[in-house]
Amino acid sequence: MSGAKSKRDEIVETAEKLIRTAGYNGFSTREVANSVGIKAASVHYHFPSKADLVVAVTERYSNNFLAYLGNPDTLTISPLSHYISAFRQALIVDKKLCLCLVLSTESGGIPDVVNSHSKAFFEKNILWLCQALVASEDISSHQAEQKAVLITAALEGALVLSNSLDNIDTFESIAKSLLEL
Amino acid sequence: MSGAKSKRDEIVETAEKLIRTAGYNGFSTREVANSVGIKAASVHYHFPSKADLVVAVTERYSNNFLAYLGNPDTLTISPLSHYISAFRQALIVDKKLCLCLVLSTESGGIPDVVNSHSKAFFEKNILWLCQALVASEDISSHQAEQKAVLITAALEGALVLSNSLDNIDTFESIAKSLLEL
DNA sequence: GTCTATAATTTGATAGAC
DNA sequence: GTCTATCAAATTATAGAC
Repeated sequence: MSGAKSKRDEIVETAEKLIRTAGYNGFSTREVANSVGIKAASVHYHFPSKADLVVAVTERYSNNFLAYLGNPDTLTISPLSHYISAFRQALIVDKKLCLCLVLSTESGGIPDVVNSHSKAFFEKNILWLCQALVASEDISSHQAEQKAVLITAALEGALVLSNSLDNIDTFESIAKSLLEL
Repeated sequence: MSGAKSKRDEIVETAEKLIRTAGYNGFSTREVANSVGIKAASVHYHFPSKADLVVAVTERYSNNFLAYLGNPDTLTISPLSHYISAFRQALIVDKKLCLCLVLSTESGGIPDVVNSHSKAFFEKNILWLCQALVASEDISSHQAEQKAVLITAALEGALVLSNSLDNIDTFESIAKSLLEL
């Protein structure tokens, strides 16, 4: 039942780690190949171009992230706590930044098709939080939208600052501020 | 009186634009050279290595940003409004992201010396806002620190979201939220 | 599906003339 | 300070054997 991890999956997983560490133009198909124990040409069998690979990485990342968030209408805990924990996991468990944060900061140097996927990721995130806020608070949809955008920006920024300052407390301080809003 | 713009200055200025568009690994010394009308070898006369060039870019960017902010103790307008306007300028006038935001998201793929400069930029920003808040509000230094970190994260994140969603309203919505805190 | 081999290009960097 | 010339390495990608 396709329980095992295919080579294709390994390629995507490895590429994600590399991109989240050094960016789109900071990794090569050869690095991915070495890391999963095949040759660079074999990576191109699975993904004709580098852009194809990164699109697959982005789709997988986005699907996993949204799956973690779950259904915004049937949450049992505070939406904000849950949303924060998704970002905390990226920073503390993965020890990496958000994939789409990394990709979107070098948008001028990567294929448009990849940028479209980053944009879609942010839209889905904001929509999720918006829905979750409306479902759990007495709040207008306009207020929810404004709040969702603020929180998403603050958490993406929290990853940047916490990573650059090399201090997890920075992230937690921002998370605390958001919970006190 | 060194009023004219030297070739060296042109190189640094051009490199800044390119990095803020495509990242450290998304630009080349040749591109810079073509843009300022010299050959790649001449860029290496001014800056032996690419890292040397980017360090110069970072120092200039940081100095300009801090100079724009001015003295946090003698502000005549609201520190937050002023701080926000510095980020707004990056997004709307320059039509670019923050240099150190871009560099720090690909930190695993660039020289350590560059990462140190990004870190210093964030530290200086937070310190400035912290000082300005303490000088203008009845607030403890611990509260000011927490607020400064939140605001900086939110504004860096606002640049990312506004750029990716291709919508300046996103930035303005976040700015409004911060002013209403 | 993975390999070897290789093409075509780009890149960071250096040597040395002017 | 800028140039020409050049290098070594890396990169994306393809053709074709196994």
